[in-house]
Amino acid sequence: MIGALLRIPFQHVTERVHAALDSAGFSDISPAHFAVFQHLPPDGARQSVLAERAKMRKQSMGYLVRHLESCGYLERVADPDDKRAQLVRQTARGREVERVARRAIAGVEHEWLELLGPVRFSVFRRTLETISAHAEAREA
Amino acid sequence: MIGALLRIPFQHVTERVHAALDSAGFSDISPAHFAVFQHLPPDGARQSVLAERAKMRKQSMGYLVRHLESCGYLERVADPDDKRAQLVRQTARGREVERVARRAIAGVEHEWLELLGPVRFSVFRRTLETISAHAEAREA
DNA sequence: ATGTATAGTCAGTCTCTCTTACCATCGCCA
DNA sequence: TGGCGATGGTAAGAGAGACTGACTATACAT
Repeated sequence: MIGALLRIPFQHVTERVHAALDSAGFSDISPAHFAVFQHLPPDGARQSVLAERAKMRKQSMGYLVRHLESCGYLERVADPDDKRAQLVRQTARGREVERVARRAIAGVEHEWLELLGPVRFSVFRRTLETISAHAEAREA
Repeated sequence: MIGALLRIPFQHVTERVHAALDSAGFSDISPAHFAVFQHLPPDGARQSVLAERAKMRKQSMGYLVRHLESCGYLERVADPDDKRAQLVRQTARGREVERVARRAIAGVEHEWLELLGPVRFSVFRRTLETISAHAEAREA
């Protein structure tokens, strides 16, 4: 079953990152918040754009951003181009979160590289890119 | 980011199956219920075993099973070996759900086969199996 | 100038998972 | 064989995280 075969590694990565954040002291961040960091460019973005990229309602994204802001990971600044809008940006603490998450992901990837060997690993990664692009294109 | 690369295809499969069930008239089944069908052998299983396999509490599995039972997809029969226990089994309607789900999955797999070609597809599948096994072993 | 679209919030609901507490039964072993 | 810890399942309640609908303020096009 291809569904479970995709789910197991995905959940594994999620849990590894979550555990790494937890041991680094960022215990107020849950997997749901990954959607925010994942779609947030370094120079910030509007909440509605984040919501669209994460395929959720702006209210739901607002709920996640509000939490991360209250914990000091994000800040909202007024958008100079549009008085209705705000830009969501990482704080220094938020960038630290990203560093820890990246390190955890790199750890998993390193394990898989050892497991598969470099050729099979890079083929796997490129295949995932192909399939992801196909899946995203099909929905649009 | 390997996390998103795994998430996108996984969610795609999930949504395709969900949509297929919905158009086949099984609109009272949500992705959360997939965990039940996924771990339910043809001859049935105990709720606690299902919960363990799905990595959730027995109360949560009970919540899902109760819903599927009330919709006529599952039935509970007394376990002859243990008066505390019940066996959860599919009804005819439940087996019909499985058929529809399998067909939807086969459709996605067929698309990916066309996209990748047979060799790359089967390498991809085997790599997923390797990684899944590794991830599951690491947790245990 | 006016109407429509967009950014964001507020309030309420629903689903799904968790925890704690409990009952009934099982199986072991002193 | 009688008690006792382990196990199968339920009950009740809490909380996270998603949704919808209604609202305000601003932007933009006609």
